[in-house]
Amino acid sequence: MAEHPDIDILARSELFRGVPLDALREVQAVAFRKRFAAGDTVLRQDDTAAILYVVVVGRLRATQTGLDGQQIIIRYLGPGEVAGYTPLSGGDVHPGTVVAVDDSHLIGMPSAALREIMARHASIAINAASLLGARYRDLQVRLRELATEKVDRRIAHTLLRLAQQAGRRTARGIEIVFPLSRQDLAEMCGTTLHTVSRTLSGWEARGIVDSGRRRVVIAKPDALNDVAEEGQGGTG
Amino acid sequence: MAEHPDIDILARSELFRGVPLDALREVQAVAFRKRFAAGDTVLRQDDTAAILYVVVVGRLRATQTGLDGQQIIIRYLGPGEVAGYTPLSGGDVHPGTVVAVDDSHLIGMPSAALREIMARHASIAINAASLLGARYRDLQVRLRELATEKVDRRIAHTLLRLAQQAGRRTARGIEIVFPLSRQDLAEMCGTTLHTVSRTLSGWEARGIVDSGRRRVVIAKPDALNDVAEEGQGGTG
DNA sequence: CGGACTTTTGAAGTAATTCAAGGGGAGTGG
DNA sequence: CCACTCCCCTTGAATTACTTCAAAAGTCCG
Repeated sequence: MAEHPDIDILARSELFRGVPLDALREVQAVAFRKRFAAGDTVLRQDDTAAILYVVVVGRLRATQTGLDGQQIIIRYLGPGEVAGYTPLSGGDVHPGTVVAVDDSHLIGMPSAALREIMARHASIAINAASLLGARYRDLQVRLRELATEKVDRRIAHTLLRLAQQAGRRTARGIEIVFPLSRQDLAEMCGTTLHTVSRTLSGWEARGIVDSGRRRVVIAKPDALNDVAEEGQGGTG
Repeated sequence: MAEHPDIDILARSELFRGVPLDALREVQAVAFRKRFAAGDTVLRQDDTAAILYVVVVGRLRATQTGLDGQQIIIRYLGPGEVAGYTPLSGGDVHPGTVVAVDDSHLIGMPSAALREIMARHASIAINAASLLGARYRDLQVRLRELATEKVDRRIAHTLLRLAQQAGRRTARGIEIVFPLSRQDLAEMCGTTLHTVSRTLSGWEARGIVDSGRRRVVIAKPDALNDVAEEGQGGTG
């Protein structure tokens, strides 16, 4: 009589939280596990969105690339989150690419089957709307920041968001738990790795952050918050 | 036996398209009409999201303002679109402000009632996910443009999008059907009204656009497209 | 210990902002 | 109908934040 262990995991994910058990069983019946190593591509921009994934463990990066090859990072995805949301919103091709930045375990399911189940279980569709709304709101804020703030504030905001989303308290401060290069940060803030490097160097000197090769620790979150809200003022 | 006329309008809106008639009747039963004059505020950032609106006629502008008063335009809304999507995604306060830019008729409905109906009719929730997904994809593209492209290309892309969304074919070219100032365009592109003015002046000289006080006509969409895709090259 | 990748820092260049002033249109009120 | 006023738009000049170009140093992995 024991349920499939994935049922439990799905029940805690953003897409299936609060969804009735019978619906979860239907989902589980069409779902499968898949592993990706750090660096593997999970899904590719402009490909048909045939599969939707739920992250079990690991960390993924969602990017979008323009015609001339310029890239930005849309967001990072962690456990419980959806990778490849397209089928939830009736789209047919992926608007971006998703790559694993750490070894990851995902639960996959065919788009068509999911949509069919969703049509019979409003709670899944409501969760989908909820998750997409949250991402939309998030991008609204980032768009405003990008349009109106100077780089150092944008970098500060970005780090604070990452800390909230994927930060681990340590003796040295809040550590971003996945590898994050200067280039990555630049692609999240709409700047260059050079500017990010210079900015972090400045904060390093003031003891606000403590960063190394693809690692960032926020030593003084409050000071970083000051930068985010008032520009580089308030050195103290 | 004749249905309420709003049923028909709702049935053609992005949120209620394809929704069964009994669900539409439930929606109509809690809905009401409301008019706004150009300049009126429909809903305010940080207010509780008590009402969701569907646009019947007119045009609205959705903006977001930061702590230091800096503002960007998230999007314009026209007939059939949702204003105040927050209740669809389980949020409680509006992430932005919506203002009428032309005299507008809206259909309003209480958030709580809508959510209750949505929980029983998956097709509404699916439409909600679909609409939010579309907006999210749109912002992803704009974020990338803002992060990676120079101003003239961004302005070109913005005008082309507006033309597609709210353009009317005329003898002089494609006219944006609602009042749109240099400042508005600047707030959509992440630049200043000065830069927009200079850029439009340049295009005016090349016969690409024909603009005046809060009016823009795209005389040569193909030429504008060239600017959007290749920078200011390809004068011809 | 070689080699690839990441980071740092300096110097030059520039796109776009900011500062500043003036001009034009539309609507209003006398 | 004309003049006044309020917006909105334009354009020049100065400034600057950031990029681009360039080179070197550090760090991890096999």
